[in-house]
Parts: sequence; C-alpha cells; structure tokens
Amino acid sequence: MKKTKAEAGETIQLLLQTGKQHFAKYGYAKTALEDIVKDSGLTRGALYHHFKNKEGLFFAVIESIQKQIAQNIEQQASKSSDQWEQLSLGCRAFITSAIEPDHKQIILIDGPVVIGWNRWRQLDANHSMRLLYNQLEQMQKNGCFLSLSVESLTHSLSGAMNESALWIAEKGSFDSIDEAMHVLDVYFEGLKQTN
Amino acid sequence: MKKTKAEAGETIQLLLQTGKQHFAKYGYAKTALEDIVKDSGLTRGALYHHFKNKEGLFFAVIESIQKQIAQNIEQQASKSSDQWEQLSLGCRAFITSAIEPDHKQIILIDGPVVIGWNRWRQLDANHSMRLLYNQLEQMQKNGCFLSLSVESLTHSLSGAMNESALWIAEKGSFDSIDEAMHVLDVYFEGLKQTN
DNA sequence: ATTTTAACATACATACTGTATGTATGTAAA
DNA sequence: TTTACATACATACAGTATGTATGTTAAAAT
Repeated sequence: MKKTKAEAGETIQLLLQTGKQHFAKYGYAKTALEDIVKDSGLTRGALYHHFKNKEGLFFAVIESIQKQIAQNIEQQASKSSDQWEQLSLGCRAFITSAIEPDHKQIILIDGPVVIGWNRWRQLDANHSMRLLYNQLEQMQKNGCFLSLSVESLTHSLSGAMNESALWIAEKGSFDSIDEAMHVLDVYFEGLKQTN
Repeated sequence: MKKTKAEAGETIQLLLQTGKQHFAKYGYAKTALEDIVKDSGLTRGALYHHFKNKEGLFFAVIESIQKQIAQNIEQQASKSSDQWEQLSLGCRAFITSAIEPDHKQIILIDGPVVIGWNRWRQLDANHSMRLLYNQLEQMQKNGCFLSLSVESLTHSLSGAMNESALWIAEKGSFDSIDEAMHVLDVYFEGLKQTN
C-alpha cells in the first residue's frame, strides 16, 4: 500500500488541486475535508499525512495561487520601461488575476482571515504586495512622492485594489476593470505631483 | 421563570455585549457560544431564543458597531462646510473608529467574510460605506471628478481605508493615522484635478 | 535480507453548533 | 380571578466536523 515518492507527490498535487476547487467554491468555513478527500479518492489519513491540518492545506493552496499571481504581475509590468506605466500594468494584472473564479474567494476573502493578517503579509517574498512595495520603493528612490511613507502607500493601494477587485467580481462586467483602473490612475496623478 | 419585557431586553443587551467582547478578542471562528453564555451567566437556550444562530448574534453585534461608527463619521464630517474637508474628516473618523480594539477584528476582518460580501454592503442605509458614497455622489453633482464612476471610487477608497486601518492597528502607533491620511489626501489632490 | 520508515487507511476521541423538549412565569381575555 | 396561552429561558441530545492514535503495507535504507 505504500506508494513511491513520485506517486506521493501526485497525491499531494491532487489534494492541493481538489482543495483549491472546494475552497474556491464553498469558502474555507463551509469546506469539509471529508469532501475533499472523497473527491480525491483518498481518506483523511492521506490528507493529515501530507498536511498538518485544514489550515495547513489552505496555506499551501494560497501559496501556489500567490506565486501564480506574482508571476503574472511581473510579466505584465515588465512590458514597459516607464516606472509609472509599470505600476499601472502591475495593478491591472493583479486585479485581473485576483478576480478569476478560482482565486477570488481564496485570495480576496478568506485568505487574510484564515491564516491571520500577519502571516498573510509575510507569506513569501514574491507575494504580490511585496512586488508593489518594491516598485514603489524604487520609484521613491527615483525622487517620487518623497513625503509619503512607502509602507503606508503600499497598504493603501493594496486595499484599494482588493476591494475594487471584489466589486468587479461581483458585477461580473469586465468594463469595471477599466473603471477601477481609471480611479487608480487618478490617484497616480496625485502621486506624480507630490514630493 | 419568565422575565418581564424589560428584563428580557437586558438579557439581549448582555448577550450582545458579551458576544462583542468574545468576537473581538478571539475572532468569529474561534468564539464558542458556550463561552459567551457562560460569561453571561445564561445558557444556550437564552441565546437561541433571542438570536437565530451564531451568525445572527454576530450580525446583531455588527449592526450596533456600524451604527456607532456611522454616527461618529457624520459627527466629525459635519464640523466643516467644505466638501473636501468633510470627506477628509469623515475618512479620518472612520479609520479612528475602526481601529478601536473592540471594533477591529469584527469590522475589518471577520465582518465581510462571515455575513457575506453582499449582505455586508446592504447592511443598513447608515453603513459607513453608504455615507462615503453619498458624500462622493454629492460632490460629483457639484462637478467634481465627473469622468469617474462614483461606485468604483467608493469601493476603492473604502478598501484603501480598511487596509490602512488594519496596518495602523497592527503598528499600534497613532502617528500612522496621519501617514495614512496623508496618502488619502494625495489621492484627493488627484481627484481635484479630474473632471 | 532485514530493518526501518514513508504512505496511507481506519477507528475513534473531542468539540462545537443547532434542535427538541421541558418548565416556570408573565399577560390578557373570559 | 381563573383559564389559556405566549414568552423566556434551561437541559439534554443529535449531528457534524476536526484532529489524533493506531494499524497495515510496501518502498527505501542498511
């Protein structure tokens, strides 16, 4: 009954994938581990062997999504060499990634609540908020918005994007992305005139 | 054993208050109703008589906090007759109210997750986001930021304030409020130049 | 070849929510 | 003033979900 290492890896991936689907569809609280393992053709034993507990599985799911989103942001931002345009492109990429049905509930709603706000922020160095912070910090080094706290600005913009993304996802219309980005661009106009 | 109406009212208030304390301290998920009723010197029967379920009690707690915060916002905003200053004062009042230890966990973290994002928005007409929307709508009618969607702007600013408040609460320093407000004021500069 | 250990399955303990039922008391009408 | 009923709880229990302890089998390690 013991499987080979590669097979065990597949088991982990299966649990991650199935878990992601359930967490995305039902939310963390209403997701039953029993259903996840049943859908995976496994038992509670498998899950608790590979993950510490429900929160552990959720944490792992979040990590994989975060990596994907961060990759997306970097890819889009790198399409321009202008720092303000990079910022704008990165923000749009975040919103676009975040509202994907598989991501929305996990990233925008349950994530910070379940794993706690502190751990949420520390998640990993490639977390999307980190990318935002780095970009803003670089811009400040280049002389932009010198009077502002980059940390404060990061959280402010991050929050604006999170809530905007939720609103967009709710409306279901992709035009809303443009509206939200328009608002952000207006903020950026204010930032450009700050020193 | 049946108590008079007034006494029953006190029971409700007691449950609300004790519930608020537990929800604020431990978060919704880790709060046990058993502990609430024990702390109140009551039993599950009393709680389930006056409230539909755990979520019902939480909802009632949220409502009372929302009312308090909204009242605070209106009071502060009314101190000026300049619409931009009203906006700024209202925002500061929201942040200041939201970071109070008794409010933070309930309003900023668990609220939207537990009762669902839709019901969260619809909560009541005096909900703080509604006040923000009304203020922005009025300003737009006066010719401000005509090219922007007020709805989009509302969510964007609301999200910025929520996340900023969480960050401020985390740091524990009241100077952070000024930093966050400084960022908001920079946004407002951008808004002022938009039509 | 033998030992060890990883990868599960199964059974069970625990905890918490919600419900069903019982009881005592206030209240209003006959 | 007594009867009928509703209200305000208490208590006991059922249902469900998490997490843990233990057993089993086969792959690795020695």
